[in-house]
Amino acid sequence: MTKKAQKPVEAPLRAADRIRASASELFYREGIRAVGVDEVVERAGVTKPSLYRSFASKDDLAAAYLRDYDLSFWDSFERPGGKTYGNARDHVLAYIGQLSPRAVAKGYRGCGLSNAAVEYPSRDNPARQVAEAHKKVFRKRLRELAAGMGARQPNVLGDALLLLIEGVYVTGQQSEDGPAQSALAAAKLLIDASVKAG
Amino acid sequence: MTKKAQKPVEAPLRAADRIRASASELFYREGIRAVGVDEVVERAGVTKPSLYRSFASKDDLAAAYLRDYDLSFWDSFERPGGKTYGNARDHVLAYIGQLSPRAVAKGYRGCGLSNAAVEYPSRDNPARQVAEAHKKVFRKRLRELAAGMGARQPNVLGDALLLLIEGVYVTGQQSEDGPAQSALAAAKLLIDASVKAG
DNA sequence: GTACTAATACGTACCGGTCAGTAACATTGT
DNA sequence: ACAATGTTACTGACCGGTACGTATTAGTAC
Repeated sequence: MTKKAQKPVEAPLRAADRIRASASELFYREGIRAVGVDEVVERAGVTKPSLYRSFASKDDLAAAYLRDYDLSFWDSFERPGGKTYGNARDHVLAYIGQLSPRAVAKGYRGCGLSNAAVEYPSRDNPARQVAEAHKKVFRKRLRELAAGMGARQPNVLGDALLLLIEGVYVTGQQSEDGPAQSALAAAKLLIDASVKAG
Repeated sequence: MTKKAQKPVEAPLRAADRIRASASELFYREGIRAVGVDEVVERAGVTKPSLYRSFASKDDLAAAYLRDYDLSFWDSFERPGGKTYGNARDHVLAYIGQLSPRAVAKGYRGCGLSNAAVEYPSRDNPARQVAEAHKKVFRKRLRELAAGMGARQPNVLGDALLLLIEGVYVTGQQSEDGPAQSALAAAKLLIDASVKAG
């Protein structure tokens, strides 16, 4: 038994990774501006110089957090509930179907990317740039799925679904039992009205 | 001509009012956390002690800003484009119709109340409390209007419209020419699908 | 009107704390 | 040895908030 074989089993967990994990949790739950770098490193069990060896600045760390968020978002969006969907309508409805109950639950904090864009209105902020890029791709993907549903105006349906989903993100963190509970019904209404012959 | 007659004509503009105006502009444009009290008083042309004579804390000032915002919101929501509407469908569509082009324009910053709820996730924050209370009333109002349209499920339609509108607020500040441009078409689709006999 | 008083409205200067970020050096494991 | 991390201590800027002095004004007595 060599040592090398054990390495992937017991992760050494580098400081940079611990910081990423700590930052992700804190930035998401409390917001980026609300969390200081001291809090991040304390929770990560590392020290501040370690942070600045891996990240140029807090803004840079925030951007890294959002890039991680983007990755895990696409995981959950493309395989909602762990399943894959060939049918575009089923796919979108499955995503909204698993999102909606989470959004009306207690500690829900919405979309980290949308939240970051609210926190940083200035276009040249690195974190915001990640958020903007993500949202552009998300919009494109939803329009694509809308086309796959056979919508008469796929761009309108795609945008409508995006507005609905963003509405779920933001209202979900405003109150429990909020309007997000109607998101699935609203999406069905929207899709069926867009696909039907008119 | 007595002095008393001139007083209401030429407003002296008290420090507290100048601070409210300054805070409203800065908090809305840049976010509450991003703006320091020094910046608020500097722009107001007053000094810091004047702020703390009228407001107990920055949080208190932020809450006052949101109360002002709430008031002007209802002005614009109940009389979209300066007109009053007897018909609920026309009313809601008129609001979205004037909101949508603003939301796809350059410096749009969404809803100050929703933004504040994103900035302050903690429930006991005074600013967030104003935002939460507002959103509760807004939801109720939209459900009421949905009922006025004769929707089969007025609560679902009201919630759906709220999700749509909140989606406009948040995506409008993520990019120009974003999905908010499809909001009016989406709302019509939603309303018609909800009202039709099924 | 004038003179004194009292309250109101405001400014100057400062406080302690926290923020992001860094320099210099010690320690560890491979 | 060397690469990654910890330790300690520090910086300068900025944060929200305040103690205290000063000007302006209103009211009142004469």
